[in-house]
Amino acid sequence: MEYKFRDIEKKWQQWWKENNIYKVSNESPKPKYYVLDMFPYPSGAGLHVGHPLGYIASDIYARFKRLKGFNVLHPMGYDAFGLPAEQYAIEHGIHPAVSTENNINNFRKQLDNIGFSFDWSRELRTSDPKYYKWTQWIFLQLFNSWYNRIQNKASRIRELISIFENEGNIHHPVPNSQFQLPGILFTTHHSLLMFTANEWKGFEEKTKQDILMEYRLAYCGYGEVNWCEALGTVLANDEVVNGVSERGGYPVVKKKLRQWYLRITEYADRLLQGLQKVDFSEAMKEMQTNWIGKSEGANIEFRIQNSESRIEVYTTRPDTIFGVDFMVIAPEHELVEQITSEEQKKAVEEYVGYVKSRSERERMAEKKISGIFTGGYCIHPFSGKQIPIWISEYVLIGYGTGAIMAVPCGDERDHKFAKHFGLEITNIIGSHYNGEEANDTKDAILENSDFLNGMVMKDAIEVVIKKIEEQGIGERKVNYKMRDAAFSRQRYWGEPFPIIWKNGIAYPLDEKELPLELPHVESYKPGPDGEGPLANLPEWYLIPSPSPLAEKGKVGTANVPKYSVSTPTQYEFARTMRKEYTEAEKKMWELLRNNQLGVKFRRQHPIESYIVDFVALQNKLIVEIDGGYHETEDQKKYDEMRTRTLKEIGFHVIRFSNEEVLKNPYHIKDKIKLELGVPTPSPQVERGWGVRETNTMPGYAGSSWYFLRYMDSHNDKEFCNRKACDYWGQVDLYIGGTEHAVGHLLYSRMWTKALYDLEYIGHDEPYKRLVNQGMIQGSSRFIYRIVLKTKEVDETSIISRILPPIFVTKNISDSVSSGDLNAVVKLRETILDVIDIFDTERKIKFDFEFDFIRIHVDVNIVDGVNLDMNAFRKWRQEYENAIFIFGDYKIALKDAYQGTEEPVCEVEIEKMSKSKFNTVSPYDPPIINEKGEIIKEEGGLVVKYGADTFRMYEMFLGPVEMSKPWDTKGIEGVYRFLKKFWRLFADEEKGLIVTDEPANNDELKILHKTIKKIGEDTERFSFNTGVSAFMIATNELTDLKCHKRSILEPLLILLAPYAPHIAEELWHLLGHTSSVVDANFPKFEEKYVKESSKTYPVAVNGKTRTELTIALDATQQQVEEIVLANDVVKKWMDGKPPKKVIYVKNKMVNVVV
RNA sequence: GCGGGUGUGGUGAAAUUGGUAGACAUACCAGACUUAGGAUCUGGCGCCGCAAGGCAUGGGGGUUCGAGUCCCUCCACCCGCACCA
Repeated sequence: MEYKFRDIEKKWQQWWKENNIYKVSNESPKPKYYVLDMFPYPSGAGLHVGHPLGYIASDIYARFKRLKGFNVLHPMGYDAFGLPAEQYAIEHGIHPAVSTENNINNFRKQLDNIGFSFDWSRELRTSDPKYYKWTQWIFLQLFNSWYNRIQNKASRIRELISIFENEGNIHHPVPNSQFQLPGILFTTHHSLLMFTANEWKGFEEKTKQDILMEYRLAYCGYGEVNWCEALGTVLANDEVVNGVSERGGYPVVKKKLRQWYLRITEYADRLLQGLQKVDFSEAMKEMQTNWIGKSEGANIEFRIQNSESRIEVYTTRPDTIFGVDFMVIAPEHELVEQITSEEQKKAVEEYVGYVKSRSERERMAEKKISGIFTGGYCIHPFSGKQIPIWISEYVLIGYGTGAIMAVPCGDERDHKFAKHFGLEITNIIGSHYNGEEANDTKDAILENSDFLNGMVMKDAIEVVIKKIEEQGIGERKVNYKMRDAAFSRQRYWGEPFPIIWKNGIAYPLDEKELPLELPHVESYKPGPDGEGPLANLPEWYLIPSPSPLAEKGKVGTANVPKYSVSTPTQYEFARTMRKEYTEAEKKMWELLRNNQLGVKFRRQHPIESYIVDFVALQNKLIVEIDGGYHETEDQKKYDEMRTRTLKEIGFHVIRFSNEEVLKNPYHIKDKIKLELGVPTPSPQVERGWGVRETNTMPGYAGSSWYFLRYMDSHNDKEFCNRKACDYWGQVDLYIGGTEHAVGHLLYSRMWTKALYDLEYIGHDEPYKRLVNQGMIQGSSRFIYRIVLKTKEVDETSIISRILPPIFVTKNISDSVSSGDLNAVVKLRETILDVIDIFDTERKIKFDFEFDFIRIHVDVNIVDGVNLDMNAFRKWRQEYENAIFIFGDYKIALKDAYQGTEEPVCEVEIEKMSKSKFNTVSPYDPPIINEKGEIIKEEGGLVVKYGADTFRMYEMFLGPVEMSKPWDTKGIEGVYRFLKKFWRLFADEEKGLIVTDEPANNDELKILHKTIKKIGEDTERFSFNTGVSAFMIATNELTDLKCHKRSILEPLLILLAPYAPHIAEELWHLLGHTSSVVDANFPKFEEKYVKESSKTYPVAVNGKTRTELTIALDATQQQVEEIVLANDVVKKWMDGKPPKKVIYVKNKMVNVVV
């Protein structure tokens, strides 16, 4: 009876499936245990050996827990929305839904062959409308919620409205103004809007909604993105290199776009506190803590000289207030323009332009100090000193207030800045500052600090904060480095937002209208002005009005109202008017022409009986400039009438005065943008109809709550039934890569807390224990191709026609490239030999030069470092007749090489990726054509060695948490082990050889030692040492020729989580009829492993010199006697008396002389 | 620049609490059984040395009877990033 792994594995995989062995019920008397893997993005490249690492670990653990008597939930699904599918669609025209489906099917086939215990009946896909219905639903819950800072939890927005109606916002000020919607309410960056109950009641609906938006947990605001005009898309930071796009090298600029955000900052403190009650690695907790970046300090206002404006800075060190030598504000700071003096204007503008062209990544990595003086000054609040104001890219607009007070003696960056620009450095810390580098101590006694002189810095912090609060020039402030999470993407393949815009107000869809399905598109090209592809679908995003259905979000056919056409005379008149410009009109036209706002404007255009100044016909927006004469009563009346008429035919009119346009054209532009709803090129605002949000949600939307859906994945009434959720509760064990340390893990923790606050679930931390698996890197192989060149172009082409491709090994290429003359001559001669073979007609009769190209060789046709030449020739058509020159300039021709030596490939560790040909696949499904014929046999490690060997080898490779390069070599060892294990049970000739003889002490000792070891190692995720323990036990039992059931059966159960197929087979051979996963984990009994003595290492002066076996219950005195009497010990003591004998029971003995 | 991680034989690694460094494998070497070996089994295998012994856990320093493990410092590599005041 042989170990036929392939038959065994297929048989039991089938049996498990047919008997629903891994189906889990939501009701059980057993304690629950929830084991979760970070679900995969189903990429087109399929599964490589890196993917299953975490899944195998979690599968072993899940099976282990099941054996230990738990009801184990171990589900799997797909994170199926994402950019690659969309990119693929753009390139190949295949709908993301189709390619995603294909990829999922492929993944599933690959996963199934590894023998996981997933409960596939609970499978989910984030791109499935049945799933994202609830993603949208949760979004709406967040949209309809705000964070009550007094109760420290989220609550419903309707509560907030009633609070406003009763008391205004006196107790609940606007939470943060970082991403406010531009508008009249917020005139300066940090001013807080306060209103009374009566004022609230008097606000227009739009104003009310704008205010509520400032509170919602999911809200709309404006944020900067990397905008690439040429590609028409938004780029991620790492797609921008040196200010240009990585693809194509087009210029990239910062651009403000309307974006959705999640107000995760409101949860900063709870996300921090929550870390104390979860079992994450310290490194992980530290990363999250640093990301949240809580700091305590103060906001302080500095008055600008000759102005009413103030600059507000945030500092963690208010105690250094008298060390302020200059101010630095972010280049994007709104006061830049105002502060800048006439002389500095040009330089400042240049610098701001330079910063705008730089990605955040570059600004971050920049070591060079840069900045520019604005020419403006502010006044020190205590000393009255004049402080120069600079701008520099090292100050970020998004953190704190976007401005800092620079204290060069105490802050390294400020110090470098001051040195670089030759600025004054005031020393307030005496000898703690050496003039060379800043010192950020808090222990110095303050000098040059007025009322703080003589005080220790730590203590001065409080004193200063009190003082600034008394004087009303600042306040204590807790700050977080974490910012609100951008929650919209200008893409197609994601969840649509269940939002309809109307009059600039975001209206949520009704729950009953979910899911709002992603419409089919023909083109995946970006929409106008940085919008996603959905903005190309007016029939989808336009919702006709005044149908009451509009607000409820029912989609209708686009029904664009026509306006009446003007007469030819009016066109003629308009044409003449176009020739004349006022200053203001000229300025405005500069702003609007050439689609600058993503919208085509016309100037002096006839509409009905009027000629309007500027109009965007598509968007039905009219912009008018009013000259001085508009002040008269008659004119005003006329203007009103005109506006009313235009409105009646569906146009929206905004008016600006001449002065407004001339004074602040950019402000005007923003206003127009707002009306246009930029980036939505929405024909929306104030036009009486609604428009759908055309952004989609980001990749992390679906993954922020999927762990809840698994508990009740087919529920179409609720996102998750409360009872199911209360039963399963937290994920007990979560496994995945560190790359999600601060993204996914923080977002999903926030969603969980929000759902908890809103009382949908009963726990507020999603994961109890987190284990991070390391990355498996690829080991790439290279060979060098020779490129022969001649001076005559057509002769070069003869070479390529006559000669097959020639390859050499790295050592040859290296010695030739390094100019080793001998090698050059050798290679030349060898090539001439080759030419002689193929060029019998002597067509090539000239001198040639050669070059080398390094190419990746598929690792799967390389044995270790030795290239399989025949496999290589089959690998690619063009290499069919490839020639190799290697070793001592041996030539290997196709079918003619007799030697045993093989070419040696170069090795390099790289990221595992298809394009580097260094991927190793666990299982490649067979390729079958339409007729059902197999074109290519199934392949991969599972086919070659079996799933059990593969699983155990992945675990044996090293600690799960550690990154390591993949190397298939060692897999033989694990395969040998399994065969050896099999031979304990069965013999090739005799079949099953298990006996019912009673076990002896030696055998019982081996068994129980192993039970203990496997139990402990599995529990602490040390699977590599676990596998080693199995090997040791198997080796020892083989040596003892033990084939006893009482030993082997428990051992088999121990092995079942690691190698489920072989365990199931042997389990059934032993006569069982139910699955081995339902067996009980064997009980460890101390008595079988108890020892009465131990062999101690005995050291003299810390150096081990001998070993002595001493009874475990020996006293210190007995030990000393035995040890000191030993000859070896005596020898090393060299006749000196012992100073001390250190005896640690069960460890060692050390004699000190 | 900031944050996190890693560094031990030819290779993957082990050493769980400061207590025999290198378990278990792999590669390699020698051998057995074989028509054969990609089967199986036995022995060897950190480095230097004939040996006695010495040296060894990225480098240097420290604490300790004793350090891969703790502390300081430097170096190299990998991962992440939003220059975090």
